[in-house]
Amino acid sequence: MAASLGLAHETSYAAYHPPSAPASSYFPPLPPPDLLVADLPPPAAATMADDYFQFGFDGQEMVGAPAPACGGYDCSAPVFANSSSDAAAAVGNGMSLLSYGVDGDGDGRRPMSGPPYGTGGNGGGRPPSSSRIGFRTRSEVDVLDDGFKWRKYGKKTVKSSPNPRNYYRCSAEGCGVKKRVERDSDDPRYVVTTYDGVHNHAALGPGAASYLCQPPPPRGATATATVTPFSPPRSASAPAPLAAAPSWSAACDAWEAQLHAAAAAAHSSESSY
DNA sequence: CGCGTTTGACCGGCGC
DNA sequence: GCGCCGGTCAAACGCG
Repeated sequence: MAASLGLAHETSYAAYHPPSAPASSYFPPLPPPDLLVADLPPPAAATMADDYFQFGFDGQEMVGAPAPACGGYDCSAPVFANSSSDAAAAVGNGMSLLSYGVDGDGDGRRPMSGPPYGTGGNGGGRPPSSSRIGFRTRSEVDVLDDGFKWRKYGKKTVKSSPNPRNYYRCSAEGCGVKKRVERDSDDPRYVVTTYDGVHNHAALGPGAASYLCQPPPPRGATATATVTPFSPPRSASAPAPLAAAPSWSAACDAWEAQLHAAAAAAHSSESSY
């Protein structure tokens, strides 16, 4: 796909270099690290907060926040957590998070930029009946090589954005996963990708590495490989200060267990596929 | 010729 | 009930 041509894109995965983990059926895999941009322009301070976005995923929170060490741009793998405190723990263990939010009621509403779900809170719509995850990537190309083969089946200009929205379906036989890709209406440098469904097969192409939980690289390695813990907003009752969070590997295990459980639950609820 | 993309039409849900 | 809107369909088209 286009991204594999080596054009610049700064995804949230920049900090994690996956060795050889199995492909996730839930997330797109990491783009090869050599495609990642090393020289990020310094962000305007004001854009830090603006870069927050909110996406949901069937009752769980998807968390992420700009990693300051990545220039304030998306520099972390999407991370799931059941609560903001889990998110904080993840952050405390070196996972840079992009934002956190939830669309548990599936109404598609979100406070920040990005597309609504389905036919969406703004214009109606239904609660997502399948797992759905969205994330934003700073990229010059619209379609990232995520290791799966997609067939485009529609393109639509939506009212909420001046940029057209493209619709793709997984080409694998019997796989009903869809994704929507559009440029962020607030910042066209960003591509908003929303995956809908769970792949029932392995990823294919060269991009099919996994970005399941990976340890943060040594600090100070390179500009893009340095992860600085980021503190998401926490409520007063939020427990566990970051410093008290469990070790990274423990958090990683828990995270992956959570991920797999969620994927299994989502998959079983989709047995009608 | 096969496969993928394009694009206008159509459909269904939601708000008014 | 009607109109708006997002999502999908499917025929036409382009490319290798």
